[in-house]
Amino acid sequence: MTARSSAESARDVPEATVARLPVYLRALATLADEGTSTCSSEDLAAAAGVNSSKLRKDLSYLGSYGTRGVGYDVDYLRYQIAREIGVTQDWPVVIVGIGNLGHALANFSGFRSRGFRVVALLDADRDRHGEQVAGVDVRPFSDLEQIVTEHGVAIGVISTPAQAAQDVADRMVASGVTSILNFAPTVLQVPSGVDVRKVDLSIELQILAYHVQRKAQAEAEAG
Amino acid sequence: MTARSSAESARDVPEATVARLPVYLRALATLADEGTSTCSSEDLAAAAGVNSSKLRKDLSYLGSYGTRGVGYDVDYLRYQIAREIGVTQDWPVVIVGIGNLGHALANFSGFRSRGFRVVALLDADRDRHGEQVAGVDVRPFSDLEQIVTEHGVAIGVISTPAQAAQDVADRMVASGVTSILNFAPTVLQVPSGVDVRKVDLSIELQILAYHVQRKAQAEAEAG
DNA sequence: CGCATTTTGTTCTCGCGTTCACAAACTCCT
DNA sequence: AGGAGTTTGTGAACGCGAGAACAAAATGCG
Ligand SMILES: NC(=O)c1ccc[n+]([C@@H]2O[C@H](COP(=O)([O-])OP(=O)(O)OC[C@H]3O[C@@H](n4cnc5c(N)ncnc54)[C@H](O)[C@@H]3O)[C@@H](O)[C@H]2O)c1
Ligand SMILES: NC(=O)c1ccc[n+]([C@@H]2O[C@H](COP(=O)([O-])OP(=O)(O)OC[C@H]3O[C@@H](n4cnc5c(N)ncnc54)[C@H](O)[C@@H]3O)[C@@H](O)[C@H]2O)c1
Repeated sequence: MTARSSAESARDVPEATVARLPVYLRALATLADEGTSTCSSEDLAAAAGVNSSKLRKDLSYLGSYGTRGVGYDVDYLRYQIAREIGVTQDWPVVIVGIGNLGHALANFSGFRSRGFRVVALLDADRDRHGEQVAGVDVRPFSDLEQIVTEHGVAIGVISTPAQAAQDVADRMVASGVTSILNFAPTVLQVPSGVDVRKVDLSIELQILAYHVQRKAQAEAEAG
Repeated sequence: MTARSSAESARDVPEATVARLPVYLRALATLADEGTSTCSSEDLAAAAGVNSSKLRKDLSYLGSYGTRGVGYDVDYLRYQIAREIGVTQDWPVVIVGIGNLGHALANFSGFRSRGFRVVALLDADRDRHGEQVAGVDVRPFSDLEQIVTEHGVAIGVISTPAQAAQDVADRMVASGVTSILNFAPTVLQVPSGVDVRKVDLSIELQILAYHVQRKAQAEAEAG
């Protein structure tokens, strides 16, 4: 009998499911915008681009929020998923490295609407300091620790060149950041307990290129 | 006895392996830059952030390019992986939607160095036409088909708003594009045979948020 | 009220991917 | 040359996730 006090939602949601919950959330938002108030697992699965069986199993990890013979209430399910993910309130986020990509990220309006709030933009380049991007000042990288503690920032975004990324990550972790989204093409070393997710454009393109090549080869051999 | 003529590299590389090959390629490039000419699976695995056992198995799908008791020749392995992925020559790429993100992508120098070449930047907004980004003209979206056929473009990048993405994808497919990298937060419907990969910042952040919340809850319950 | 219909939640099976463990192969030293 | 030490490539075990299939629950109609 371990410390499992408030068993509102069953813990241990599989990682693959966690990765799909945001997709369901987005699909539900779209349905809601279209004026749909109820949907079946088939409808939602189609909107999310997954198999309906998989969708139902995913949702079953959160609880039993549908009605048999009827389907799911869009708003209710939306809230339940948002609560499970933890985006019923806004998360403060810092972005480090305000170059080409950093500017685009700072200007990205989808942040706010999806549960995140950019509290600071940091860059090592003095020439960038004082500039405003989307209403937020670009400040020195050395302000990191102060900002993180002040706002209770848990999530940091790295959009610096690759050679700076590890150092930025180290300082983020030292300041109290526990989750990092890394756009720099580098493998970050972080202590256990810190989460890193990476987005790498080149990798995505190379994966696509592999499949294009494979299809071309298959055709050549068949032809 | 099917049409398996040139069995240079064993086909049927698992998808999970394909997704890691670009990471190995990048790690090898870093090692080469540092002057390393030979490395063990342990070294390379550390640089790529994976288990050495997994690395060896991944490489074994491509062939037997190492030497027991010695390790891998960095340049040789690099070439073999590049060949398997198909990035020994450059792939022409078009980017559609030259807003905040599109500009950042167009300015991204990593494209060229990793096997890709931006042959066109397209946007529906007349005000953007004629602008040059990283030496490439922004042209009307209607030029898509001509450009795709002219350059033999197989890979397209979508960085338009979500509501335009499906239309852009449809036109890309109609023009002959077979692989799409989608930055718009939408599920694209494409015919079978067309590959879509998506990059969604909000989803990545929400996954991170889930884990932050989970850690916080675990601490609260334990404390 | 009972029955047909719809749709969820769950069980079961299968396949893929990860990891361990070890034999095979190579080098180096004596 | 032979043996000790390394390191690769792979066979086998295991665990997780995907998908099919079905029982349970709700609705609506006669
Ligand atoms: N631009 C893209 O579309 C794109 C795509 C994929 C990946 N990336 C990657 O994202 C990263 C950023 O790309 P970019 O095009 O914006 O580059 P950039 O050179 O335009 O911007 C990098 C910014 O980081 C700042 N910086 C450098 N070192 C720093 C440090 N130690 N601390 C804080 N700030 C620092 C620089 O002053 C600069 O403003 C790169 O690693 C790049 O490979 C970019
Ligand atoms: N900016 C970011 O960091 C970021 C991050 C994640 C996702 N995204 C997504 O990427 C997409 C682009 O974001 P953005 O900030 O660059 O938006 P943006 O509005 O700055 O740019 C969109 C561009 O697409 C063009 N466009 C619109 N409809 C078109 C059509 N039918 N054909 C061709 N071009 C068309 C517009 O003229 C505009 O130039 C959005 O879907 C956004 O949600 C952006």
